[in-house]
Amino acid sequence: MKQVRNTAQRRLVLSIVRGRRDHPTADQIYKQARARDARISCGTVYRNLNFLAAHGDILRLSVPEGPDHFDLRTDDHGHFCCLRCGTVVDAAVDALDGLGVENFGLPGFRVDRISLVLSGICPNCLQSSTENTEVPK
Amino acid sequence: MKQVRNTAQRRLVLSIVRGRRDHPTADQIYKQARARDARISCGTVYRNLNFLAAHGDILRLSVPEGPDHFDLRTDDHGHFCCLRCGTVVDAAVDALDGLGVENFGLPGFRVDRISLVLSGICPNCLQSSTENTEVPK
DNA sequence: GTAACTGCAAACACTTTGCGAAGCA
DNA sequence: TGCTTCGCAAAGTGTTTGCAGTTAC
Repeated sequence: MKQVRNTAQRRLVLSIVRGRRDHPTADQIYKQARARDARISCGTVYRNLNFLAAHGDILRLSVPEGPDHFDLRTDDHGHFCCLRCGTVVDAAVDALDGLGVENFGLPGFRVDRISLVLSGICPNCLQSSTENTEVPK
Repeated sequence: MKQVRNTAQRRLVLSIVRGRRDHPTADQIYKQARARDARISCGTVYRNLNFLAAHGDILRLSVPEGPDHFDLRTDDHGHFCCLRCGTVVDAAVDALDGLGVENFGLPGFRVDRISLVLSGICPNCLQSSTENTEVPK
């Protein structure tokens, strides 16, 4: 069993994710970490984000375009990702309720995670471009 | 209106995706294309995959780890992605039935696409490593 | 004391893009 | 003929990693 160390950098990264209500990217977390500790490196931020996600302390979320986002909520819930500005917000959980593993026609598979990602345009972006109603490429 | 050209390369890429029952990555499609046309380039394959996806002829699918996959099916359905070998398979559609946009508590958002991705271990990988039942990092 | 961790920078995997040439409509 | 597309190669983006030095336990 590998012993785990509680370093200042790891505590900093976790507190940043926990202190936000949105879904920051690694780069946003890195920038915020630098503001508090001018010496912390990008690699360390990624290593700690991966560590925390692997230990179930935070959630790593891939979206169709752009970098991964991180979420302090680790329970099953959906996300919406704006294809124009990249913003990620939570979507109601209850849509996932009753979706058991057995509902997917996958006998013999071990399902560990369920990820529901909606994509489209957020209200902000809809408003700032009323003329364009096309789906962006 | 931009006129569209029906080039040999575009037809080749589309026929490759349509000719497969699995969910190939861009690289797999590129390799297969090279076997039929030794001069086709990687950039052209990507450009055509993007073009075809934007025109609704195929579907581009991002999975939690690794490169995007492409799917000849463009109707709403879920996917399972094996965290060990990367294989992607279809999951039953009916789990998504009745999931209307209004079910997600996102008033004011325009939802264009719904992506449901399950991840875990496929039967093949489960069998080839009975000893290891951990979730891979 | 020692193994886990860090900072740094270089490498990595995947994808996009600028450019001049080629070829479809 | 004109404008879309191609091949090529280089650049871009996001993330991981090797190494030597540091630090928590």
